[in-house]
Amino acid sequence: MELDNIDKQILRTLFQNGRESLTNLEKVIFKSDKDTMSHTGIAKRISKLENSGVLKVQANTNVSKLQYKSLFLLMEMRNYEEVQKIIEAYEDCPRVFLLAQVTGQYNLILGIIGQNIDILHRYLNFCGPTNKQGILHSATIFVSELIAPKYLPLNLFSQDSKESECGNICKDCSAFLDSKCKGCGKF
Amino acid sequence: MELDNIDKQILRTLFQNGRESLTNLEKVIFKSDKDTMSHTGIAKRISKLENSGVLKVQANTNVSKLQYKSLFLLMEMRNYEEVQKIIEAYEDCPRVFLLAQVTGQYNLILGIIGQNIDILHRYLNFCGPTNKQGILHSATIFVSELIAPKYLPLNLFSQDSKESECGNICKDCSAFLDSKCKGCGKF
DNA sequence: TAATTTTGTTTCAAATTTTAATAAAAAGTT
DNA sequence: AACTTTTTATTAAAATTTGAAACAAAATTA
Repeated sequence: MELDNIDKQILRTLFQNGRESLTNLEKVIFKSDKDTMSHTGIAKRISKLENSGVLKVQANTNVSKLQYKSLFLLMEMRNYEEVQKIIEAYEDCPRVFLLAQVTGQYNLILGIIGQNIDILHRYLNFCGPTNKQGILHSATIFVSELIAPKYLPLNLFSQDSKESECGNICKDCSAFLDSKCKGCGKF
Repeated sequence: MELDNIDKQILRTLFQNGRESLTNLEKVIFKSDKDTMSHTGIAKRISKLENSGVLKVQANTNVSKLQYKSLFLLMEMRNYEEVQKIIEAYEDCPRVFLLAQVTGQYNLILGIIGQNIDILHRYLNFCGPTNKQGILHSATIFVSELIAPKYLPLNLFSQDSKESECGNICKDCSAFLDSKCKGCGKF
C-alpha cells in the first residue's frame, strides 16, 4: 500500500483529532493547497485506508492519568516454537500493551500494564508469560515514566469473558479468590 | 481520575471505532442495560474524558502494512541528568514511537521506526540517540514482527519543519544531501 | 441549610454524513 | 490505438447527527 500526500494529510489530521468532521477535514487539508477535494472524496479515502488495514481511528488512553504502572519483559526462548506459543498465549491478553518478536540476545519483548505495582508483581509470579515453559532467560524492566506515546491504544476495559488464551484459570488462583486480582479484562 | 462503568463502556466502544456516532454510542452502550443516557450526555462524558487528558481519539497506523521496520534501544546513561537530555532531545522525534524511563540495568527504552532497514541503520549511525554524550552502554534489538499493538499512534507524517530538538541539522548530513535520508518528518 | 457545581435531559435548528447518479481519470485488454 | 473495466472523485438531495439552549436533578461545598 502506497500513500499519497492527501492520504498523509488525512492521517496527520486525524492523528490530531480522530473525530474531526469530514467537512473540517476538507477545510484543514486543503487550506493552503492548490487542489481540493470534496468531503465525500475524503470519506472514501478514509474508508479505503481503513479497509486496507492501514488506518484505524481509536480511543487511546493516557495510562499515567489513571496511575497505571507498567513494565517491559525481555525473553529468550529455547526455540522458535516456544516463541510462537508465548505469542499465541499472550497476544490478546488485556495486560499486554506491547508484543514484538525480535532478534538478538532476546527474541521477545513484551510490555505489561497493571492498575498498580502489586498487580504487576502478582502477574509476574502467577499468570504472566515468565511462568511458561521454554524460557532460557528473561529480564524485567520496570517503567518509571512512559513518555511516548502519551496515549496508548489499549483494550484495557475489555469485558469479554471468553476463555483466556494464556491457559490460566483465574478461579483456580488464590489472588483471584482473595479478590486481590480481578482477573483478565476486569480493569 | 476515576472511571465509572459508563466511562469504560465509552472507551471500549471508541476503541473499536473512534468515529462511532454519538447516536450509535447511545444504542451500543445501553443496548442490554437497565439505565440509559442521552447522546448529549455521552458527548459531555467524552469531552470530560478528553479534557481531563485520559482519552484521545486518534488515527493509529499499521506500520507493518506500510512495510516499515523498527527496533528497540536499551540505554544506560551515566546519570539522571543525561537521561533527561535524551528525553528532551528525542521525545518529539517522529521516528520515536516509544520512549520510557525505566529502572534496572538500563534507564531508557526507545522504540525507533524507519521506512526501511537502511534508514534505521543510518539513524543509529548518524543522528539517533546512541550518538549522544553520557551513554555508558546500549543495546539494539531489531524487531522482526510487531504483534501488538497492531495500530500504533504515530505522528509519522508530521510536516512541521520546526527546529529539531535532537540537535542534528539534516542539511549538514551527507545522507540527507545525497537524498538517502529525507530528514525528520518527511516520511 | 443554602448556594454552587456538576451531570444529565429534552428539543430543535444547523451542520454533517450518506447515498445515488454521474463523470472523469487511470489501468488493463485486445 | 481503441475499447473496456476499474478506480476515484463530484454534485445534489435525503437522512442522520450534532451542538446549543433552557432547564432539572443530583452531588458537592460552604
